Amino acid sequence: MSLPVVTRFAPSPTGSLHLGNARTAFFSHLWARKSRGRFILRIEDTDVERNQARFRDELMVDLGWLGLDWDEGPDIGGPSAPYSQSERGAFYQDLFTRLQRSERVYRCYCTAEDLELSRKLQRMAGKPPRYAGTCRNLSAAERADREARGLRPTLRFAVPNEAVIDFDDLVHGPQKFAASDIGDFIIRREDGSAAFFFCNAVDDAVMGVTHVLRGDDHLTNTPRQLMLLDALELRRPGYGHVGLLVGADGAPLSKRHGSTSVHEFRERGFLSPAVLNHLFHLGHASDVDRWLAPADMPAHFRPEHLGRASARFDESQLMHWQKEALQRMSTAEIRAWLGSNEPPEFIDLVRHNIVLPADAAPWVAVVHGELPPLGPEERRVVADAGPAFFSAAAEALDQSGTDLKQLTKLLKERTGRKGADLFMPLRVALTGQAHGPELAPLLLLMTPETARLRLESYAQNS
RNA sequence: GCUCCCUUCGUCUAGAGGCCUAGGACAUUGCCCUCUCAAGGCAAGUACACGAGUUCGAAUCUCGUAGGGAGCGCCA
Repeated sequence: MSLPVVTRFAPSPTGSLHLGNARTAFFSHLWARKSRGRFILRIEDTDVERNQARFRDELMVDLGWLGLDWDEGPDIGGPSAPYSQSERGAFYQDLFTRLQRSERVYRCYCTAEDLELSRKLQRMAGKPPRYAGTCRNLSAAERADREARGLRPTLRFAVPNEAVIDFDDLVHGPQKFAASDIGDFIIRREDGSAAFFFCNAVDDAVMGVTHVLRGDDHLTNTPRQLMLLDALELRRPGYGHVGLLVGADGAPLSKRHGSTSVHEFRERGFLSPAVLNHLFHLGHASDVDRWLAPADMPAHFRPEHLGRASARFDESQLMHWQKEALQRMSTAEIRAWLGSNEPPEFIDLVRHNIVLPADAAPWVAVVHGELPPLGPEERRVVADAGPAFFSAAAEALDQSGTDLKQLTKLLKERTGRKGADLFMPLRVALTGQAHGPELAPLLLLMTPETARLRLESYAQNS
């Protein structure tokens, strides 16, 4: 077993937990659990405009539902508290001061409009849109002048010109970037708050995170964070960039792909072990491809087999794990999952015909309720049998009651039909569908009156 | 525009020069079982993006090409 690994999940509470984020959180969690290390939850709520307490709470509920428990976090504290970045301002200020003393940063008085214009111009000239360095070498007098005009500065990191930053990506392997391709970037906003590149990197280092797992989209941002950490003489965590989770068409997962948030899948009745089993195989190759109980997953997690390419989300595979999950549930558990008042016999009967809770409704209707209109296949079966068959069936039912064995015995004698020719019309008339659970127990759950009415509705009009 | 990343069956993936006439899982199709569906069993089809090169030998190494994606934000 490897050395203890400290991982984290650092979401910003600006929306509900996305399946892709849930997956990175899951991988991080697995890695920590595999090595008997720690998993940290840190809330990155530095963007006051977009953050909502509601999302923060939802996030924790969703994580909890998935079974991703954290050892340190905003709700339970820990050695590196606080775990919400909105509460870490004083700590960041100290580090800003340190950087200012070492002259690795400078104040930038450019306004957002200035910068946007500059970027536009550069783009038009076919150049990479980078900070022009306007404020990098301001004299004391120039600075005083701008302060006097009431301009509030941001703090920029002065990227060393000739440096080359290399690091070993946990999933991509060796990476090398030229600092000359990177513009000076903002680490403290005009309002004094810490920007992402800064607080994200610094918190990981200072909280003892050893392995940062995140989406591919951060790969080219990593050198910035590394320079920052080096300037501060903070320990560099290992960074691993996993391929993004995308929709069936290969485009980034979005609303038009259907459900994309953990919350939505839960609402539709997906079970968390099913979601976990599916996520376990998306962009990750385990040594097993059969069902795993969540508790057994860490042992089969292979960080060295995390995918570099993006992975497409395919709901049919989730469905498969959902069926597997269902198979492993007790009658009582399924009953609770369905929120059903039906007796256990009913649950046992229909459970194999249900993948999502919505699938139960037709079978409830079969036992007590109205049958929907027949489909094409069902109409054909009824027509093939003919009205005389159903007349005979209704009569036979008077003698047999809801005992299917008796009923079919009598009907066989009277109509000469047997096998599928005998059972199918009965099934269709009684349940409204050509497919479904065993007919005999289903019939037993109906009242004789219901059964008779259903058979008579296809009989010869008398 | 510049920098970086990615590319094996429909999908998720195995594969780190000969074990690959490319394996597994899901999905699909057929057969068996069966009143039907589900489950289970058996079977089938389908993939190394393309082009050069290195090598006795390449899915695996090198270089190009194409396609997709990301970053270059006072968003994270």
